[in-house]
Amino acid sequence: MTLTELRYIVALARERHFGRAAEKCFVSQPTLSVAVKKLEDELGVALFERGGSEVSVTPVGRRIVEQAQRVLEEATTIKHMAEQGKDELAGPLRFGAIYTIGPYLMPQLIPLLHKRSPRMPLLIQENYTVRLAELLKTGELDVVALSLPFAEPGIVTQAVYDEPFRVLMPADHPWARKSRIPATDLCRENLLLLSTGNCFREQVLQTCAGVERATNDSMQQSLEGSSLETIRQMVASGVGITVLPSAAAEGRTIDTRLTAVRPFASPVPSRRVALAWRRSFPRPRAIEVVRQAILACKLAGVTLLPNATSLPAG
Amino acid sequence: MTLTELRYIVALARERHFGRAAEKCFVSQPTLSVAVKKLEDELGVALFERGGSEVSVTPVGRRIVEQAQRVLEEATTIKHMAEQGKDELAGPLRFGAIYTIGPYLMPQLIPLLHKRSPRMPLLIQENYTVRLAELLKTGELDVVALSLPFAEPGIVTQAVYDEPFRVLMPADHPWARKSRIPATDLCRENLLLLSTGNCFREQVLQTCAGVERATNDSMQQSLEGSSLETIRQMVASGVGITVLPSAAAEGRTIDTRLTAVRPFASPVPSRRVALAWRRSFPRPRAIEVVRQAILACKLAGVTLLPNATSLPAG
DNA sequence: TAAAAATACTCCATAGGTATTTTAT
DNA sequence: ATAAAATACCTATGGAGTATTTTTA
Repeated sequence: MTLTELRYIVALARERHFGRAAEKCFVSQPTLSVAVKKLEDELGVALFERGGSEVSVTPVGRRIVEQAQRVLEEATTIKHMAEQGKDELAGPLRFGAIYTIGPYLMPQLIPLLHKRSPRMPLLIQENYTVRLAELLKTGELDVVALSLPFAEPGIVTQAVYDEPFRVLMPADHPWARKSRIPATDLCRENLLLLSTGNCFREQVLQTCAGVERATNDSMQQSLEGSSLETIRQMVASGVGITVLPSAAAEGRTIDTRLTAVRPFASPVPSRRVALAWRRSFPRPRAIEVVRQAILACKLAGVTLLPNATSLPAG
Repeated sequence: MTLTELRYIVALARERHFGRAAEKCFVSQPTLSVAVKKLEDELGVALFERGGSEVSVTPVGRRIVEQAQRVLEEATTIKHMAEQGKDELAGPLRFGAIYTIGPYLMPQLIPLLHKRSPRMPLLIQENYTVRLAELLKTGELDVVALSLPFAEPGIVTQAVYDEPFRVLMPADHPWARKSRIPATDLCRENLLLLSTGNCFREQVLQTCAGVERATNDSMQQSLEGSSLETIRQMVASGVGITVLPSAAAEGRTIDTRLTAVRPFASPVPSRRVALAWRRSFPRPRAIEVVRQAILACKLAGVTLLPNATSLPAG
C-alpha cells in the first residue's frame, strides 16, 4: 500500500472515470489503472466496479476510500507540522544557567529576547554546573550559560564574555578607602563563600587565596544553597567580606550605603562565561540569537567576546 | 513521504538507535539511515538529533512521529476493512424482484438464505422490470429476479426456472369442470389483468390471446398498481377469470372453496424466470448462493434449470 | 580504540510513460 | 464505431543491499 495509491483511489472515487482521475493526479491513465489494480490485488478485494463506461465504487471500496482520505489528511498534517517546525526561531528554547549568572543575566535577557525573537519563549532553569551538564546531555535542556572551563563529550561551548571579580565589603570596612584590592589580601579576611557545588566558590578560592585556604576554619562557610544575594545581605550586616562577579556586584543599588564594591588590583581575577549546547542540537540559529542577545545585555564590568568561536568541549 | 519512511521514524523514535531500529524494520542500517535522512530533507526539518552514541528525538520530531503513528494506524485499518470485505458472502446483498415473483419467492428465499449464508442479509425491493433495470445499472441493486427476455448492456442473466401459467377462475365457473384449459378459449372470457408496466401482463396477452385483444373494451382493465393478490380476490368474488404464474396460483390455500386453478392445455404457456446482475458485479459467489437457494425453494409447478449458464444480456 | 552512523556503489523492483489491444456500448 | 480501460513493453527513479569511511566518545 502506498500513499500514492491511496491518492489514486480517492481521485478515482471522486471522478468515477480512470482518465479524468489520472489527469487530476497528473499521471497517465495506464499508470493510475495499474496502480489501482495493484492495490486491489494487495487488499484482495475489488474497490471499484468497472462497467463499460461506468465506474462505480463497491461498498467495501467506499469505506476504504473514506479511510484513505483520513490517512492522507493525517499525512498532510505531518507536512504542516514540519512547516511550523522549520523555523528554528519558533518553539520554546530550554535555557539553563548557573546560580551566579542566572539572577543577573535573565532579567535583561528575557525581555530582550522576547523582543528580538517573540516566537521563541525561554524555559529557564537555574542549577549547578554538574546538574546542568546532565540535563544538557539528556536533552532536557538546549542551551546552558555557565563558566569555563567546561568539558563534556558531545558538548560545544562558545565564550560570550569575560567577567572580572569584585570585592564586596561593609561600607565601613577599612578597605573601603582603597581603590583596588590585591587578591592576596583576601586570605586575612573573613571571606563569605557560596556552598560547595557552586563553581564560583572554587574559582574564588583558587584565584584569591589558594585551595589550602579552604580548610582554614576561620573562613566562614555559608549555608548550603544560599545565594549570592544572601551573602550580600550578610556582608551588609558586617559579618565579613566576599567576592562577586562584576555583574552581581554592581547593577544593584539596593544598599550602597551599607556595602562598598572595590575592584581587584592587577592581575584582576575573572571568569569566562560561555554558552554550551549539544554539538548535534539542530537549532544553531536559535543559539546564535541567544548569544547576540546576551552580548547586547548591559552587564556591568564585563568584556564582550563577540567574535569567539564555538569549541568542542571535551 | 512514504508509509515505509513513517514506519522507520516510528521505529527509530522507539529504539533511539539506528541499528536496532533497522533490525525491527527488517532492513539494513544504511537503508534506514538514508530513508530517515531523505524524509528529514523532504520535510526540511530535523526529526532526530544524532549525538555520537545517543539518538534523541527533537520536539518537532516527537510530534511528527506521533502523527506518523496515527497515519500508520489509519492505514492498517484499511487492511482490516479489506479483510472483512474479502468474504463475498459477508455484507448485504441488494436484491430486487418483479411484482409477480417477489411475493411468492421471498417468503421462502429469505429464511433459506439466512440459514445458508447468515452474514449476507438481503435488502429487498419489488418493482417493475424497467425500474429494476435502472436500479441495477446505477448500482443501487445487486441482483434482480425477473422474467426473460431481458436485454440490457452490461447486464448478464442466468435462467433459474421455467414457470407455467395457470388459469384461476371462480369455483362455480363452468371451466372448473375441465381439467385443462386451451389458451385460445381465454379471449371469450372476462380476463382480469395487471396494470400496464407489469411484464406478466404482456406475456399473458401475447401468449393467450394476441396483442390486438388488448384493445377490446370488453376485457377488464385492472387498476394501476394492483397486485396479483388483488386480482385473486376479484376472481374469488366472481368478477372474471385470470392467468397466474404457477407459484402464485398454487401454494396459497386461502380460498380453495371460492376459486379453482386449472392448468393450460398443451402448448402450456409459461415464463422463464432469471437472475440478472451487472457483468462487473464483484461478488459472483454471492449470486451463486442466491441462485442455489432459489433452486432449493419449493415453488409449485416450476421446472428448475440448475445447469443454466449465465448469458450476457443485451 | 570501538561503536555507530554516514557515505559510496551496485542492483533490482517498480512507478511511470507510450503505444496498442481489448472491451463495451 | 467510439470511448474507455486494460495490456504490453520500455525506461528510469529510487529503495535496499554490501562494503567502506567517517565520526565521536
